[in-house]
Amino acid sequence: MSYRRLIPNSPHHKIPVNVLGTLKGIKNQANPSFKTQTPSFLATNLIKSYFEKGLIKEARTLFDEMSERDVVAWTAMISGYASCKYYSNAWQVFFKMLRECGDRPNAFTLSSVLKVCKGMNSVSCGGLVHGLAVKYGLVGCLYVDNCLMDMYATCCSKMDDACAVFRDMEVKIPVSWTILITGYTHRGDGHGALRVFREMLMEKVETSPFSVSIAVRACTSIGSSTCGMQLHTTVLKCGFDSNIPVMNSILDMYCRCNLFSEARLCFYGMIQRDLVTWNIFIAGYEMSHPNESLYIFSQMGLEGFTPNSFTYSSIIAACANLAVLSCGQQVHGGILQRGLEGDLPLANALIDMYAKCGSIMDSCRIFSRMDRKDLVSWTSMMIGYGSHGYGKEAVTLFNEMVKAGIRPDRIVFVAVMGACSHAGMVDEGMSYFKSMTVDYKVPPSQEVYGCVVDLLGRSGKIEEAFELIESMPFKPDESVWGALLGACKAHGIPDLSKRVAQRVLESKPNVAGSYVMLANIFAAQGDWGDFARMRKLMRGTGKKKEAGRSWVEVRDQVYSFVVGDVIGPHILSAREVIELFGQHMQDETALNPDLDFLFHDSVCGASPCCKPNYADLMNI
DNA sequence: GCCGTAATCA
Repeated sequence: MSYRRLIPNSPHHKIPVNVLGTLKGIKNQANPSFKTQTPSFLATNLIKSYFEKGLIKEARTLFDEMSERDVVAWTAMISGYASCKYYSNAWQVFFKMLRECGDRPNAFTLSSVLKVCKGMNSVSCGGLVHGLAVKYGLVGCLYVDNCLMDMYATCCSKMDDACAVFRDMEVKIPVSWTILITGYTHRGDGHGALRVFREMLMEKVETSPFSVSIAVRACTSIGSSTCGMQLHTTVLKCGFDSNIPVMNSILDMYCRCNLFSEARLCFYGMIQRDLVTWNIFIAGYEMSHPNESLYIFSQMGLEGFTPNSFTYSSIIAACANLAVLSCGQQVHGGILQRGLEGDLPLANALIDMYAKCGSIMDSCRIFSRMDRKDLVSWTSMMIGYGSHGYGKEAVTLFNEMVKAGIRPDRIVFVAVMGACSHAGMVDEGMSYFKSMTVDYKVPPSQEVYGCVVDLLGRSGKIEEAFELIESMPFKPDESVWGALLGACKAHGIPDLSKRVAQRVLESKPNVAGSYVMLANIFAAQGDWGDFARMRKLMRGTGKKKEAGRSWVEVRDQVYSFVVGDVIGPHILSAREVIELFGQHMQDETALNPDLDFLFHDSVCGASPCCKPNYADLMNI
């Protein structure tokens, strides 16, 4: 047989161990049928071994050189390709098999092919295979049914079809239930997933660490800590609390539900933790308590864990939230040291961090050195430019992005329009607003409208902004009205302010901030009666506006303060900084005071400085 | 005899 040539002469490898084992085993048992073994049997064994070792071409050559191929050989080829994610090759083989193979596909074949359909995310191919399964009487076979369910649950989330298959199954095993629960969870239907899980418990089907942790994830996705806590007790009852991934999912649930004391109990109660445990804990604190996140990061190092890209992306975000440049630079040093600078999400996080820490040139440098950029990279850079007042640069970047063949989404438009707004580039901003619906067919959201109102408002086109809001295709929310109210306040337009005020109160009567802003507008007009009315209304809601907090970083320390703070050593530092700012502002504006700065935080034309040397940081 | 299913957390 010609394919036998491959075995002794192959330059790449020896005969796979298990084939040798099989041959040896047959010889040792003095199997009388050894000499009459079909070539297909040996070749199929070898095909499987080749795929397991990633020798895809060799498997194909061997298969092509086989003079006779039975259904098992064809199936081995299909499942081999599927295991390497070569789905289109697998599908081609299946199609060829239907034409050329004398045998019918069996249950093994169809379950492999269904996995291929799932991999291709093709419900039309899957439907075809379902038809064949019916034709050949293979529906009802456990593996085929499970694969059909999985294909429907994964491809386009056809959960109804997956449920129909599940309902008709005479025998359901725990795998069948897990497939269904996973399907619901992955399409974001946590309620559906939990319904099935509950049914599974009621039917006394055996649970596994897998099914439980998926159910926990379903709770997390719908933000139900009540269900999450019930599952925590289930985990303890089943003795799954020694399983790290299960406990990680519980920890993640507590963090995402903002139950930090429970999260701490869970974390410190874990006998064993892995890198994922630490990453979940760090990411959990990143948004609401970024300083705590940095502390946990330092503890993680002390316990001998090496951070990976997940760790760094949370830590970089924490530095960005705290706007602590020196810390961010040190973390960047760690990223370079571990050779993770090529990681796309990390590079994106660094762009954002440097921009938020005031070092836009570093954002630019990272952005320009990236080999690969995604939509997030471009958006982060545009947001950075916008917040620094570089409207023209943001516009240029947007055009470059489109030229690079990247399709803008709603968030990019918010970024570029926000940049235009901050830089006072009203016409450019408005042209993007038109272009997004006309040229790019991106429907505007509340956020987009808020952005346009802000754009018009900052340039004094208050009436136009008001008309735009009135013409919105959906009910404007408080962010849109808030943008207009801010503009009214800035430009001191009493009549319109009162009209807008009414709308704000109608749309969000329970937000203390709305009353405070309105009261201030009235105060600015000397309308003390309405001022008092607003303060009284606010007291009536029983809510208080959270004080706006500012912070400065001085000599490696972050100082936080509110208006009117008088006590504490940090106030002294804050005052020093404010005096410094005052001096800078005087120097900049002494000759040409620019009153536009009241409305735009534009710094166009100023050249950004900075540039820490990362080579030095490598040695930290 | 050789071929087949789900799979948790950042």
